[in-house]
Amino acid sequence: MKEILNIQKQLLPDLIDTMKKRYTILQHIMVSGVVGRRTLAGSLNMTERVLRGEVDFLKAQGLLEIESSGMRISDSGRHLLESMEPLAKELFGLNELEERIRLHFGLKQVVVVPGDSDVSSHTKKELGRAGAAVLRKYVAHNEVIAVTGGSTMAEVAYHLTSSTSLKGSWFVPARGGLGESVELQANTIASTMAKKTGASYRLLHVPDHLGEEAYQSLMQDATISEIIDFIRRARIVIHGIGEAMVMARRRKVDEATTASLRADGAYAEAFGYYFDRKGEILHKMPTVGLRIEDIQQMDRVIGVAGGKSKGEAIASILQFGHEDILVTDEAAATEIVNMLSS
Amino acid sequence: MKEILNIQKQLLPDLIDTMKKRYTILQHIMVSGVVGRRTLAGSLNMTERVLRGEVDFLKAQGLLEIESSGMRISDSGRHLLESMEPLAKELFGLNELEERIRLHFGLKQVVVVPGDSDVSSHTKKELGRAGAAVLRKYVAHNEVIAVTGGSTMAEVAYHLTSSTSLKGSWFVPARGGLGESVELQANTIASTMAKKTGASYRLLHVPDHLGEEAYQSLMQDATISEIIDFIRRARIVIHGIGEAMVMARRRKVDEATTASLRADGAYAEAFGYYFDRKGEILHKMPTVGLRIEDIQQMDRVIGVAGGKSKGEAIASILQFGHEDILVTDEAAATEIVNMLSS
DNA sequence: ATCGCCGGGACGAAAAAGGTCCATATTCGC
DNA sequence: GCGAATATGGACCTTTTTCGTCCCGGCGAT
Repeated sequence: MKEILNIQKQLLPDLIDTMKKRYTILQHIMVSGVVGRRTLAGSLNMTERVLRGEVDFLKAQGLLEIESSGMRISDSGRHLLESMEPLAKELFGLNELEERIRLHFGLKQVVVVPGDSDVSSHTKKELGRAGAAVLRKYVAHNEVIAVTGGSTMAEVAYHLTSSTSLKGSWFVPARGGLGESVELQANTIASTMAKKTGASYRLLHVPDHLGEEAYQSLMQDATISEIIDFIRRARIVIHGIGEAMVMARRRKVDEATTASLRADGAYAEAFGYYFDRKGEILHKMPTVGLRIEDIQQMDRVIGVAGGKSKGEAIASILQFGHEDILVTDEAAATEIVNMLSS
Repeated sequence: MKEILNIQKQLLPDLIDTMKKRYTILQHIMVSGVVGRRTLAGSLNMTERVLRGEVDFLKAQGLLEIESSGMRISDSGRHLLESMEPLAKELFGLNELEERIRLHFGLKQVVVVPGDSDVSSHTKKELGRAGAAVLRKYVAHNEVIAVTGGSTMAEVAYHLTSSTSLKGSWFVPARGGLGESVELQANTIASTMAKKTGASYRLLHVPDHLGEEAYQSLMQDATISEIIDFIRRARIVIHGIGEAMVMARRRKVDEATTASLRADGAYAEAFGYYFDRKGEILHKMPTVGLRIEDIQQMDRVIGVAGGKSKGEAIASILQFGHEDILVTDEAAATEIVNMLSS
């Protein structure tokens, strides 16, 4: 069954939505007994008109009966609801995950794709696709879009396609070099995204492993500070989320810092900051670009990450409290929800 | 799987169509390798614009890739097609039945609902619903609609609903009393249909079991002949189909006639006429109303019947050659198709 | 008798879908 | 190397559908 649903979700995503909508309506009518159009519209958060359309349809299908006193479910309708129960559970499963996470952390939107990115590369691709779709949805015209590095963001970049809504945009790295390998660096991702969408990009070339004073002088440089100002004009950022220790290792963070991170209980990493399980910042990578206060003042912070192993890290970033949209997968979402209830 | 599809069909009837359409497109692209929009539109019998909409959608879903040299299926697309194979078989099964019957008998439309009316009352209801939908589709405004009796037609009547397209219509019995029980008589059905839809009706009260001369004098009667003229104004008729012997028994046809019917190899009955397997008329019930030449000149003759046992009877009526639309069920359709190939 | 809620009709605004044509890029055959 | 053929993507207009909004008459409870 899940199989069929996944197929259909790919082949007709919006029909699944209307299926859910109609199921919800029918169920509401069943539990309400006899109910009027306006009342029902109110309790379902729909306008009267669209509900009316749906009701007309359900009536034509013989799933409900309409009398002058209101509408009532028919026998076929009741029968349909019964036989649909397992299907509905499946249908709303992910939705429920999304809603629980969204409400708990007060997010604008949560998108959960089925599967586990740790296990299946297909899920990771799905995650990228969903991330790309979300970005396309929330971006305004001719905006500056800050992006971070990482394999997930690379996947997002891969799934972006040329579209008018992104044509005039500027992709920029959220922060400078963070010790990633070239193909996963924010610079690379930003330029890939720009090329994929037909947008423009500007890069921030900051060498890794510089001393403190070298950084200070870099910051003084006119072209560097100009691009940093440009980056800070971004009102939207899309970023990956990593497990703190994994990231520290991958980025070859020095022994002492790694030990301190471990001691302090670092859970997560995002845009070069390390967070503990409560979402408090423990450490900041030595580079330039968006500061934490810039992130906090963003309109739309989009986090994209999945895989069961990243569940805790994602939860930690959500605790930080400045995310607006989360794109994740079923495994991570389940993990997060489990943490909430325990 | 079939279960799920049937559920979904109730909640979104065009889901199947859309799914089939997109599947077909994707499959065509796969077998074509790289193909252009116009070429594809041609071979799929779609307008370019509609195909373009679908292709844009499939691209957004990441199921195909578009290059300036044409479109090609993506890995996800290929994977989707593979995993859809059993589903597609299911999807197109009924359609194939419909098409084969439609083409063989040169009909306007064939509708096959899943199941077997002999076995499942739910299928019979489905048949009624489908019949009602077909009637609503083909009826013009303010028309005279001739109907026959029978349990299937009763089911159709039950599933008709009030709709503007039927408001001004007149329902009339195709022929007078045919010896059915009251609730299955054409008169009853016609009035039920009218009441259900908010249309009008006129009835033809002809007593059963009258002698020949009594009929002749009835025909002379002004009110009777007036209503018969009214009935003959019908350009659309919807009727059931019965097995000859079953109908003869139910209508208590006299011994001699029954024997003669059996001797002549009567297979089917419809609107009071009995047909042999080649669709030749063997016998005519003694009543008034539509004559066979009226039927032959109809614009839209809609036959509704299902159940494995009726397969042969339906085929016989189709041989008669004056049906335009057939509504049946899977069991009967399979039976008919088997007869064709043997 | 009145009030509140019911379904349903009507109508215009807005959005989506569809038909048609054209500009530009790429490929293939010569 | 070059032109013909075919590709996509953009643009524009018409048609159709959807949606918001308001109103009417009916019915039942108060």
